[in-house]
This record gives sequence, structure tokens and C-alpha cells, in this order.
Amino acid sequence: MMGTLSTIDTSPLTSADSDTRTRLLDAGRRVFARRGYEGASVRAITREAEANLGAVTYHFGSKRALYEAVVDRTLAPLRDRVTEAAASSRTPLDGVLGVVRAFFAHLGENPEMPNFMLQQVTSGVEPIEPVQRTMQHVIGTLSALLLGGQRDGSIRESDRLLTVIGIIALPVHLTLAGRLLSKAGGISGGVPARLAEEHAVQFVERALSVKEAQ
Amino acid sequence: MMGTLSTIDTSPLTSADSDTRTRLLDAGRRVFARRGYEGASVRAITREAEANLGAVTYHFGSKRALYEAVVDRTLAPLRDRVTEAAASSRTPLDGVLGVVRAFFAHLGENPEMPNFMLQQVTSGVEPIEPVQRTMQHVIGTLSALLLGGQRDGSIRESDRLLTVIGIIALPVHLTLAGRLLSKAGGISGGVPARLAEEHAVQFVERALSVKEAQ
DNA sequence: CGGGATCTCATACGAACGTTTGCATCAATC
DNA sequence: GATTGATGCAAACGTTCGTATGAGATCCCG
Repeated sequence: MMGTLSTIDTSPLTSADSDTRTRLLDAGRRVFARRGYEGASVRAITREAEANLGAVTYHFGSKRALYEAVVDRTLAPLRDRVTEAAASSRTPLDGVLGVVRAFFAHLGENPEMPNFMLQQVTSGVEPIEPVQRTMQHVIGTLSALLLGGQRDGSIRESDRLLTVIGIIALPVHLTLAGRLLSKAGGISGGVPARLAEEHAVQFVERALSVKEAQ
Repeated sequence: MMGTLSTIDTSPLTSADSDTRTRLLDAGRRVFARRGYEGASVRAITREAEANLGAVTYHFGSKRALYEAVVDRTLAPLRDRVTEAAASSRTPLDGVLGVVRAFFAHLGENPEMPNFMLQQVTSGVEPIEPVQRTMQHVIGTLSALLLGGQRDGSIRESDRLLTVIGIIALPVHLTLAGRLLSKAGGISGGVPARLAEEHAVQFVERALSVKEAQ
């Protein structure tokens, strides 16, 4: 029954696709990602959305509620991707690498995602619900895959939680750092996304596999 | 020739150790790390430092200048540690693992460090000078070690920049996520720092080494 | 002991903040 | 054609922001 996995209702209750509401979500995604929650003013968001100053309060109730809707909209598809990658794998190691690829795919389409995650994680306060839920989902999925692989001997023994974090850190950091370095220059010419994905997959495969990958 | 590697002058020009100044740096480190730059108000910092509201302007000139001093104070020792770890290594791979351990040592004593780095990286704007300089230093040092190891055949061939980013991502993420999970619970019992360090070292060693580590 | 430098303090300032308010608009309903 | 409810808009609200100011305290050194 109603196959959406997201909690926060993003669809308007009335008209088909309230334009202002959607423009606020889009503008909020850009401005919140670029400036963080405190750094993004309602004025900047409504200006970017070409909406009135009061539009955020009217459509979402508060700045905070808009932020949560924006983050959930960015994170919900990732949970689905991860679920599917894990489900459609033939072996546990394949599943893990599929999740890594799912991360890269999602990051390619949602470049603001690591900003939201890391802004939350580094903020010290308890992360908002969509972030918590996504973290738990990804950690749970990868942990199960690792456990399966360790049981059948195809994946090295290790602390699963630490391994999971290490696996997730790769796509997030590579995407983030790649963007930063390619813009700031100074180090190298930048990092093509395709290359980063292959690199991460091999890095993880070598670290997890019991056999030499060569 | 004054052996400090830091740029921003943290020592007072006059008295030996102006108390208020130091208390502002300490309070700033805590509050900036917890709330980010925009979220940390001068009033909150001076309250935590038990100083007057005007103390930040008087001792540092502006909120921004205090922030840069705080970040530099947190990052400068890391650069020294990384330099030393790389210099005192016998083999390139040893050097890389030493740098990983240096990160963990520094993170243990400066838990706010990843917050500052990631707040900057996710902010979209050009990072402030101490952050840029630290990134370049760490990337340069690790790249040189990798190049050496690849030349003498002890480290796998790979894109060096991507590899470096992957190596750095591990300590940062493990520390950050460990702190988050141990506080929020819900997943497991938390992550002891010592375990995380050994895990990261082995993870990196397996990914880099040409031989099977077993 | 006196005077100049250094630091603390309370207070004030203008700007920017998120939110509220009251009215205009417009399409759908009866 | 009047009524209603959803939405847009401009203006104003009270609060908090970073910074400035000037008078008092404190200290050092002659």
C-alpha cells in the first residue's frame, strides 16, 4: 500500500503541483547546501525561488520545516537505491560494491547530498529524522551484507560497523573532495566522477575480499 | 629561526598569556565546532569564555578573525605530525600508515578538527587559509609517499589523488561517525578509538599493498 | 606616586533575521 | 453574481546579530 518510503509528505494536498512550493524546495536545496542551515536566510531562499518572503512560512510553516522537507527529498531516493542494490546482488561482496555504485549514482544526481549529511553530522546536535533514518538504513543494509559474506567466507572478518563506515566514507569524500579540488585547482586537474567510482569499488573490493583481486 | 609552521599569530604581542584571549580561543573552538560559523554567536562565545561581549573585537578584531585563529590553532599541530610521520618512516607504505596513525592521534586530542574541515568543505565557498594549507600539505605528503612506493613496486598503481582522499576519509569519518553513533546509540555500543585506528590501518594496508597482507 | 598603556565593561547602533499580519487576487462553488 | 478558500504580496513586528564607543578599572614603569 502506497509504495513510498519517505516520511515527510512532499506532495501538496490540493492542486496538482503548486509551483511556488516546488520552487521553494529547489531553491532551498541549493541555498541550504551552499550556506548551511544558519547561513541560508529565508530572504535568500525566497529571492532565489522568485517567491514572496512569507511563502516559506505559508507553505511549510517554518524555515526548519522547509529544511527537513528539502533534506528528505534529497535522501529518500538513496534509501531506495541502496535497498535495490542489495536485493539484486548475487553475492554479498557484489551487494556491497553495488551499494557503493548506488551511492555514486545518487551523488551524481544529487550533488548536495553529502553537504546535508555532513552539515548534520558535524553540527553536534541530534541529526534530523531523515538523516538518522538514512544512516540507519544504509548501515543496516551493509552490515547484513557483510555478515552474510563473513559467514560464507567470501568477506574478511572485521568489525562490521567500522567497515561499513569506511565504505560509506569513500563515495562521500571522493565526491566532495573531487568537486572542491576541481574548482579550487592548485593540486591537480580535478577528478572525473567515473574514475572516482571505479577507484572506490576497487579500493573496497581489495579491502574486503579474502582473495587477492589482482 | 622560530620553528613554528603556523601562519596566524596566536601569541599575544604583549603580556605573557592574556587569559581572556586564551579563554576566547578555547570557547571559540567549542562553540564554532558545535554550531558552525554562522550558528555560533559572539554572545555565546563570550558567555562561554566568561568574557565581555566586546572582548572578541578587542582581542581579534572581528568574529571572522577569531574563527581563523581557532581553526589554525587546531590544524597547525596536524601538519607537524604528518610531516614527522612521513619523515621518520622506513618504507613508503610505512609512511602512509604512519600518517593515518598521526591523524588518529591528532583527532584524539582535537576532536573538533573534522568539524572545522568539513564545515569548510561543505560550505561551498573557498576554504580559509589554514584549511587550504593543511589540505595541500597532507595531500602533498601522502602523494609523495605513494609515488615512492609505486616507483619501487611496494604500493599498487592507482590514481594518487583519489587514493590520498580515500586514505584521509577513513580517520575523519571513523572518528566522526564513532562519536555520533556512540552518543546516539541505536546501532551498536559505540566505537572505541583504538579499535578504529587499527581497523583503518589494516583497511588502508590491504588496499595499497601489492602483496596479500593475510 | 603619578601617568600612560592595556584591558574590561555596559551600553548603543544599525542591519539582518524569522515570523506575523492584513489585504489583494483569483478560481471554483453554489 | 455572491461566497469561499487558497495563494500571493508588501509591510511591519520583535529579536538577535556583529561591531563601535567611551568611560572605568588595572597594571607597569618611571
